Amino acid sequence: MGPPSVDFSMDCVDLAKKLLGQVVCRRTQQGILKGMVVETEAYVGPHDKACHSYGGRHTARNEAMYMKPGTCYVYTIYGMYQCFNISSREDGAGVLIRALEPLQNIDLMRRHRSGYRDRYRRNAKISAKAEQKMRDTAVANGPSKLCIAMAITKSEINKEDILASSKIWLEGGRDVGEAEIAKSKRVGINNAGIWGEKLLRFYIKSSPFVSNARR
DNA sequence: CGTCTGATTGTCT
DNA sequence: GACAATCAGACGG
Repeated sequence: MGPPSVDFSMDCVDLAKKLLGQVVCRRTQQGILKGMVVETEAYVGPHDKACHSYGGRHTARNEAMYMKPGTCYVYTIYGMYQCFNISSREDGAGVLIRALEPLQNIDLMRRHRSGYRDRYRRNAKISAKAEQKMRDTAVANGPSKLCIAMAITKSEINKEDILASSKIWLEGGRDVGEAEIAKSKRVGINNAGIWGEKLLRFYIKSSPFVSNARR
């Protein structure tokens, strides 16, 4: 695909914006999955109350955010979901990938999603509306949905170097100009005071593949 | 559209 | 023991 990759020497906020338009690639036994980043959030470091490194905490969970820029940080949330981040230059900082536009092996992504549903939501009735969305924009339009779709798990991907891994890497997509980028508050941040108000969520305005965050 | 709720478990804010 | 960077369905307007 396009030019090599993102420059990981830039700071967290710039990285969050620069990752928009880049293509995340994931090699699995069944094939290579690809999706373009359309939504990110910056977690800028230990001074950021919403960040898992807040207060300088350096625990087993968030270790990846203290590793080399470009290290994958995957953590479990709400018991049943995972989220995927890439560490940035600053100690304890990273960019949460919140949504992808599926590009390659989309059917395999859908199979991952429905397999997960079978396991964790066996009793749920699946509406026709949801089925239809799974066919188009709702395959990877959320931080945990994209992990399921792309087979990004803590056990396989946490602490992988995205600049050197054969399991996960970035390819150049298209250049997203500042004018195309919308900003908002980060999603799901409740007890972080002023840090919950900052506009550290970035997404491609025109993309139908961004998450359904209401805000 | 909105607000609410159940599902599920690793982590320690 | 309480909470959490989520998700999808249910229900009310």
